[in-house]
Amino acid sequence: MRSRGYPSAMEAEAARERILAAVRAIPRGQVAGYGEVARRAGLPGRARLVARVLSGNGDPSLPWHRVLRSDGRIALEPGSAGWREQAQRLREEGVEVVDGRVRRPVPAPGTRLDALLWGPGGKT
DNA sequence: CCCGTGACTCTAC
DNA sequence: CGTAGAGCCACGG
Repeated sequence: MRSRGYPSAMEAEAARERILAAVRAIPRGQVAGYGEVARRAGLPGRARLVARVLSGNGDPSLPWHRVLRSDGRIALEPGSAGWREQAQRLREEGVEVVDGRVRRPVPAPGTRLDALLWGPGGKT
């Protein structure tokens, strides 16, 4: 089976768990991009899968709000309930959010150690 | 099996 | 800093 390199349901489940673990590993007051989470979960290039997992998580204890787009922008539809909730949750953690986007430049795939500055907008 | 859809990302203009 | 296009992966109809 796997004629197309198709992931078994078991593998998909494992991948999902790793993604959730990577999200839970994001420290309070800090944020990470979908691609970043995917890579930390050992699933490079699966940013979209991360989004899919988060969309159907259902775990209130999961810090899904710490996951943003590569631009530092909230992925959800601007103005939507989820969008507002994410922004509010981030602010509660001390993350500066302006117009639905985090006040910290984008790490970008080509950046250097600057990516590590993706921490709380405290001091750098 | 083909096709459309999506909490994505990158490059170009 | 804005939009547009192409690439990408997983999934439901």
